Amino acid sequence: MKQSLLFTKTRKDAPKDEVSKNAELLIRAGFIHKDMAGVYSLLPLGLKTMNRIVEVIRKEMNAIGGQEVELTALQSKEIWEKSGRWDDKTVDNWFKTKLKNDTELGLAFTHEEPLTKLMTEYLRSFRDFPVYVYQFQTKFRNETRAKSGIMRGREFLMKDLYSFSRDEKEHGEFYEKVKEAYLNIFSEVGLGEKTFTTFASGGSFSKYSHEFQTLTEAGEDMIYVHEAKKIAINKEVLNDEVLNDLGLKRDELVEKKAVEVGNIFSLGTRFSDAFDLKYVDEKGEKKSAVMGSYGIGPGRVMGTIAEVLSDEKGLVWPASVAPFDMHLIALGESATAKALEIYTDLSKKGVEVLFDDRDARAGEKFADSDLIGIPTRIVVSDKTLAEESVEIKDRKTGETSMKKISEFLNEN
RNA sequence: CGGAGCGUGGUGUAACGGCUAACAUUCCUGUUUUGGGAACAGGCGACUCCGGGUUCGAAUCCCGGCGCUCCGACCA
Repeated sequence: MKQSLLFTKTRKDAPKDEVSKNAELLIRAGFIHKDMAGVYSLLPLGLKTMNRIVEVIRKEMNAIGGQEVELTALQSKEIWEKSGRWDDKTVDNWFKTKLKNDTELGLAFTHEEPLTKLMTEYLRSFRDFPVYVYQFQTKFRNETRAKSGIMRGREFLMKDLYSFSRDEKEHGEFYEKVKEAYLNIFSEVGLGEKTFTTFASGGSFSKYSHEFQTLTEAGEDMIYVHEAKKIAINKEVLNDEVLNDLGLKRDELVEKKAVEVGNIFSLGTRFSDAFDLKYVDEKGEKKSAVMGSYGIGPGRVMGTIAEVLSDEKGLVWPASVAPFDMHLIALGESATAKALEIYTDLSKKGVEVLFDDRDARAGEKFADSDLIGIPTRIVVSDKTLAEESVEIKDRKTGETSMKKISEFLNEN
């Protein structure tokens, strides 16, 4: 894309009502726009990045047998009463609304209920199992306090996967597969080193659930990290029993602040019982499906990347999720003409290039480029053209090299 | 939901209760410039969040609302 056509502009100052680093950088670079507290619109660069993150997650979900759907955000009161989660006393973050005829509706904050109900129409026999269903869907949560930029919003995209298994054993095996898939995802988006599988409260059907916690001061959870084993314990459940279960000693653990970028949960038969999701087994007996739910917030992942990987000059995107592969910067008129040829060539080959064809000075272009954080910067100027070359700079390491244009185009 | 702070051009800031609300930046015009947010000149842009009140006079003081941020509680 030609940068001259990009309607967003970078800014030197963030609005003063943004204190969190993620929102400050993402707003300054033109990725997001704040509409209300906890409600952000995605601008072209932000949407491209979000889509890349979604694609990484989708690939992993498909690899473990997930089938993608998209359920509705509008929910009828009846089904949530069945599971006992309609009452505001039980779930205090509902957004509720009404039809013209006064029928009450809710905006979904999760989808166990509607999906379980939906699956009762399709799952009858043990032969129909197991089934893994996931979606990328906008969730609404009426948070009493939105905070930390896009890290805790009231409207946000969520990837939620639900598993339907025949029994605990089958469920347990899939649960482990999801754990692996999640670790793949977080390492692929550049958060691997700082993300820890964390033991957290499991609810009534299993002792523990697992959170994926990324170390950052911007987080709101306190976890106890075992660096060597690459696991952690959420402060909420830290006690002697847990330490004993995991074979850890208290003094091996280090207290750290972290943000929960993912969470996986065994649900047992809580929802299948509520909605009578039963199947007939080999012996003709009726059994309740065993369920699990598995969430990742792509927006929170984006915010976490902004928090964790950025530097004093701006954002630093890993190649896997960057809005563009390359930032092509032309300095001067003749260089712009040559850069256009390079841009056209790369685009034909499917390389995603942001081409800074603006009539602006070098300093401004470099500053913008650093702020936006595309992994590779290609500079074309009279200086490089004198050697029939381009300059290649790595955003993360700052390493710079020159390469002949012909050679560069052959490689990309 | 409890506590604290803050609302002034698009953005960031300034202005003792007193002249035409100032500065920087962004944006527009022109000249000059062209490898790290250039320089000069000119210009556009604000009923000072909304509604009341006090006062000869309110951006400034008081009351109410709305909004935003932070701390805490909450986060199935």
